[in-house]
Amino acid sequence: MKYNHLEVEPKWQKRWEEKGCFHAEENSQKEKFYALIEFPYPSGQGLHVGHPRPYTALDIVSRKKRLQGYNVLYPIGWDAFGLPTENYAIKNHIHPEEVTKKNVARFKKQIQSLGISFDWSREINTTDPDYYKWTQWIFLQLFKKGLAYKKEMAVNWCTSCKCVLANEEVINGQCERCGSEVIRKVKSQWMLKITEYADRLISDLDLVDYPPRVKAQQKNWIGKSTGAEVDFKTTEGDILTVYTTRCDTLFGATYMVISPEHQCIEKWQDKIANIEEVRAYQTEAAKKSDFERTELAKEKTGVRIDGVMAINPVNGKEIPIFVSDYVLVSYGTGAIMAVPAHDTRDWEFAKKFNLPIIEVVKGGEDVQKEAFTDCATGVMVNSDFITGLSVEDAKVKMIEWLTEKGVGRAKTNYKLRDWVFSRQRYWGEPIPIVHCDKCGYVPIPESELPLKLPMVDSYEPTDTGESPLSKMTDWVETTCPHCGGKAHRETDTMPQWAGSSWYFLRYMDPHNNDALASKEALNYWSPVDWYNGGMEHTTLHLLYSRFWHKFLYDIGVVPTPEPYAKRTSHGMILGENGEKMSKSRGNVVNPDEIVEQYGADTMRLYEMFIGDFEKAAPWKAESIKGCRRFLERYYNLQTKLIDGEEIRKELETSFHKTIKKVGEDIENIKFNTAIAALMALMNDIANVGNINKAEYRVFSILLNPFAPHITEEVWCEAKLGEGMIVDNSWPQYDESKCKADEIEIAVQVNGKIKAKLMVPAEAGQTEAISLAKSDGNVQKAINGMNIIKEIYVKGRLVNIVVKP
RNA sequence: GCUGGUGUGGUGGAAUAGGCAGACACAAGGGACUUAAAAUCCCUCGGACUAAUAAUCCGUACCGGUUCAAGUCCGGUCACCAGCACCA
Repeated sequence: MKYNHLEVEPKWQKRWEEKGCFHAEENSQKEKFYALIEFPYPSGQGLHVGHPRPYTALDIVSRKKRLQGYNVLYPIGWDAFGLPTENYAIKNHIHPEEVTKKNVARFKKQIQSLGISFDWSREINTTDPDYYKWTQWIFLQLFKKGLAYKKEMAVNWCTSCKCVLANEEVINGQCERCGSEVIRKVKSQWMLKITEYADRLISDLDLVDYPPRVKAQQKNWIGKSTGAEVDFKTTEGDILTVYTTRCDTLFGATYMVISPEHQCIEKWQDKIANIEEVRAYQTEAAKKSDFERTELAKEKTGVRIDGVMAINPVNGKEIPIFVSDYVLVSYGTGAIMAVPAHDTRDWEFAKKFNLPIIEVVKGGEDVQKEAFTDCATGVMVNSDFITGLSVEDAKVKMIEWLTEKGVGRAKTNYKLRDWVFSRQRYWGEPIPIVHCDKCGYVPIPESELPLKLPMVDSYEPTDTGESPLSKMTDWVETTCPHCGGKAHRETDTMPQWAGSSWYFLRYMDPHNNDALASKEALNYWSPVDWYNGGMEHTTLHLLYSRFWHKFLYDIGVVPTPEPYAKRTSHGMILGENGEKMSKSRGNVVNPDEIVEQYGADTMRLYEMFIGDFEKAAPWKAESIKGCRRFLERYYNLQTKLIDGEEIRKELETSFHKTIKKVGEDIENIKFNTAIAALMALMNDIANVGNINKAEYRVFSILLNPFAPHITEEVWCEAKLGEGMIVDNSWPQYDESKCKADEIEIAVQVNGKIKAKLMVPAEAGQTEAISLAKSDGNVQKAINGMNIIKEIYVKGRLVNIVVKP
């Protein structure tokens, strides 16, 4: 029998869609299950074999959950705004909307050829005005709550994209997308106050089931630290405030450092004796990008400010102030107190500038030779009223003292910055705000949403850095919704992250015109039960969408504080050479070819069998055959089909064991071993020589989530049961039948294997050991020795410990 | 440097919670079928010593430890991957 996937697969895909087999039910009494994959960006290159890995994985989960009686929502859509499309449009003089339409059509066709059980009736597209209406609506709510604000600030400017980038999008001083140099530029930007949610974004990680590495990365990114602010008086009579996590070391502060951008330099310019030198240093620092500053900072540089000194509040000592670029203006207060004895960076700097190093924490080596930074074991010395305390106690005491004297306070800081939300590009959601000279920034009325992206002739970014929209005077000039006077529209658009920050909510009720989703739908479907995505999105997308969701929770729109109950991450599929697949490396594999040659089922099976789902794995064209062979053996079982409505005794254990294993492995994202178990069961069946209807039925259902087309075909051809497999239910296993009556155990003497023998599965210690001792090899090994100990692990082994 | 992770045959990878290392595949070799090839089926397949699928020894990056028993636990070292990187 020949299996023709080219004919069979499209047939079933069509039938499923016609019958709406995978459409999530509305108003269902069933228990819900919401599975979510990161919706793709429809790029011009089409799908590569990496895309289907997560889709297939959650497809397996979804299909199994449906068979188990759940009302499953497994949707897909398109995250279609974004720069590559816009750049392509510019280059080829086609409207981005056209480009998007074309790319979506291609992606859709490719994905549908894989037989993923997406609910296509809920397909969404972030560039659809009916969709971005609600993206804009959320922005307006943020604005109304004061969480969206405009700020003049130095931004990351990509010289090639001519566009502002979020800190998160700058990799080693280069644009994440195009790799061009990123420089600093001062611009007025829309910002979102994600920092207001920093604490909850950390603490609510306790509510969700994410892999530890994902949680760790999120915490790391937010970078919470607790410490204190300390006010230093200066000889100018003003105050220089620093942030420190080590206020216990205040007695060891021998100098201060401010960042080159610190405002005090302007304030003190008339008093600074060496102002030229300081200015020159500032200029040097400004020339460097952030990347260079950190990169070149192997050797510390700086300039001492002559003419102004700071006064240490704990002992009244005058200490010098330096300007150095190892202090960042954007973190803490942009100024630090330097304690060279107990901070590595301060120590390096002190050595270079020959500054005093005073030990205030005892427990390390000579602080003149190396900084002692351990907080756990140290004891305070040379520190007046905190001498003798542990570091932790000293911190507490010091904060009390500072607070009492009014020269300091406890303070928490975060590395996380507010989210730069403006983009000076065309292909994004317009920001629904107008600026009126009289009223300032005014939101447009919600009734006017969506604010549609106007058609323009040219999407080229302007050299001034304004959005292409700024050239559209008709669109820009408008009236103020507040006073009716002349006003102009915001011409910046939103970043690509906007549409993807809430898309999972829209799937719950994708065609609603009155709300982003109905209350009923939100209450029924929230939260997402299982969200799978790439590690590359753990710090950006995941954090942004959790932030938006928390905001929506606060204003009563969504019912849960966290959007995703469970998150898993898939490993990348690498090229044959073990490198990341990319066009430039020429190692990209197109799934179309695999589907054509071997069929979607084989492709799915191979992608799941390739290795641990959470780890990267190299693609091996040679290995795919094994999966195809397995499916053919399954298909050809039809020629060995016999009657029988019950699983036969000789296959009972194999079947029950496999039902258990496959079910558990799917839940634990161990698809590779689930498939291995099915292959092993196939081998058991081959040994028996034939298969009966009951057995074939169970095998088909177990295999169905992995290889849905061929199993439906066999089900139908061999008349295994009613309707389609998708109308049936997942088989049950009987725990007592998962183990054979007799099992093989190993017999060791002193931990070395001497024999293997069959014993009753339920054998007790005495029985097993006496059986073990009856073995010839074992007898030889223990003969004439004293038995010290006898160990029996049920169903596993016997170990006899002997001594001469 | 910090955080998280990984290291097992020729290859991809298995191994419950400390209990038979190498499941399941791929490749390779041998055989059957065939005029032949492909496909299919059967056998072998970590290494050493072997006539042997007898026995023995070695073997999960490296060194040491705990244990009747270690890929798994503990201490140290090395390598690689990812993220962060002067965050006071």
